[in-house]
Amino acid sequence: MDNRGVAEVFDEIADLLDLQGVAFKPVAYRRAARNIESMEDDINDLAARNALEDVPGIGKAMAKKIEELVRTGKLGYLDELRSEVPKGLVELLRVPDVGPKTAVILFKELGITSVDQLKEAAANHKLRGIKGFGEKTEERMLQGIQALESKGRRMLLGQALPVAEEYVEYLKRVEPLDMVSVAGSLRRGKETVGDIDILVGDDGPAKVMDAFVGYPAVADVLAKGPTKSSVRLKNGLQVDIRVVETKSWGAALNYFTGSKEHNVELRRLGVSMGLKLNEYGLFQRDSDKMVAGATEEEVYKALGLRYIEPELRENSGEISASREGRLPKLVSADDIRGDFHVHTEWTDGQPTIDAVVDEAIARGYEFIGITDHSESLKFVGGLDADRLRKQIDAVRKIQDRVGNKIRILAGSEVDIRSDGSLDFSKKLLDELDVVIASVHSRFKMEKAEMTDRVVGAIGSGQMDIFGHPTGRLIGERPGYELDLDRVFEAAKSAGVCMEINSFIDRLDLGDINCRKAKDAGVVMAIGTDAHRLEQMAFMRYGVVTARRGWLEPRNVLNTVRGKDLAKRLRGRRS
DNA sequence: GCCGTTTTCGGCCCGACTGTTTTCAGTCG
Repeated sequence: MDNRGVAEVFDEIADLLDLQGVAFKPVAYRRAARNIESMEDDINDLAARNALEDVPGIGKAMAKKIEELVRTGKLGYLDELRSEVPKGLVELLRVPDVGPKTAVILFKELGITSVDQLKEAAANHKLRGIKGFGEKTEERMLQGIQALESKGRRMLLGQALPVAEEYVEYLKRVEPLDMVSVAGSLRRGKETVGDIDILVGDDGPAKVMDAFVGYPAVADVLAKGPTKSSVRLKNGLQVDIRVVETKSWGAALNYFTGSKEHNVELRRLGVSMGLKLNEYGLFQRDSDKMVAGATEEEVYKALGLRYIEPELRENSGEISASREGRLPKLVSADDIRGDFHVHTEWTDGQPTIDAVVDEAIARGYEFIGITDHSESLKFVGGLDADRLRKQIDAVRKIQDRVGNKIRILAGSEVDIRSDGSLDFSKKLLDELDVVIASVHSRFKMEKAEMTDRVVGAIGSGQMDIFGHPTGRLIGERPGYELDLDRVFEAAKSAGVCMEINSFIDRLDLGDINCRKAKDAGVVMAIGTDAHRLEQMAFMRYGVVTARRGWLEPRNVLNTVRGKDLAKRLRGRRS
């Protein structure tokens, strides 16, 4: 059983305990689940090393349960709990506005044990007979079930962020606001988000709420108060807004950026210092005197911490790193001098090479990689050796046209064949300025075989960058089976980079694997994989992913000056 | 069930909104 599996078991235990009305234990199990899910170590290794209790939130009792889980794949305690709670009540908790108390009442009063039964009971007005339930409650539950059925999944960062930014622009246009920012998981740059959070800091009369619920894309108003409102957009996305006074801006931005786990740790830290942290500020616990709150920086400082960038706020070691002055100096958009991975009309891209180069110049880049597909990828018109030679010539001509305004890298996204060989001859590959090699076929190979295939390609000395290393598509398909530790080791010794493919449904490597690669001494190369000009803007998602992976400029090849690139690329293959 | 700048026992993060209440419990983030 993997980390995810253990976390799921603990989450179910927490739900079952909640339904039994047990206090505190559910929180403990959920906390442990989050830590297990997000930590880098494999739970099986920890169990084998007897090191489970080193994980925060795991003590003797949980360690024992985990040992049983990894040894047998089952847990007696879970089976016991399941037998004590009517089957189906856990499922009911997934309905918004149905918590443990409500679920138990629904069962006791009406024998409801499934979402379908709840839907039917609410539709037939059976709920209003229960004490404390009324017409509105029936409506809300029906709405909640509908949202559950239609929404289902989270939205990609690259889809939600533009929606959020447009919303913010609208608010600024309609109401003069002192401060406004996107918050929540969107500000942290998580690869998918469940909702959009917007924070407003304003000392004037709170007219912004009317503007907020009056946005044309709003389908439903879920809640509306003077300081807090929620809507659901026509595309199904929920948007929450909070309004605070400007003196509380920093505390509120911190609070609503999360993550929840990060915030809980900060508040615990505050408690230990005799302070109370909430969305209005940091206060002395006894006197209620405000200690900080106007900016995030002063809140962290008053807690004895250095400022922690939003992308790091996952309670995965950033708080202790901050206290000890070990935070990374994260790579930023300003450090990026070019894009390694763009497709053109020569294969399945839309723009001409000229258009890509002009766009790159407009973006202030010092280099741009032209990397179309190779021969094996026939269904997208992959280039054969002849056409690639022609494309190299075309690139050199355009280089003459633009002079020293930008360095154009003639390149290829070349296929890694099943046997680990590359799609072009060594001689041809040596003519290229940059070679990205990727897996596009036979995804279902055994892990060892796939790893041999990739490690073989990396060791060939003919590639610079391993493209979209895991092959996953977010929400669509998991990656192929691959031993990344072995891949990183091979990449380090061969001087090959891992790509951070910035296409919005890839983000591959993802944040956690970026951090692992960095720790393994591997350099990352960000590429947008753009097939249209506007997709070159996906660079921001690659940078955010790098930041979430704790990467510094020196861990990212895109920060190297255009004129120094040749050494870093060709030098690697010599 | 976990944990210790208040602690090996006794706490455990904090506040807004809603609905159906006549003072608040439940849910959510």
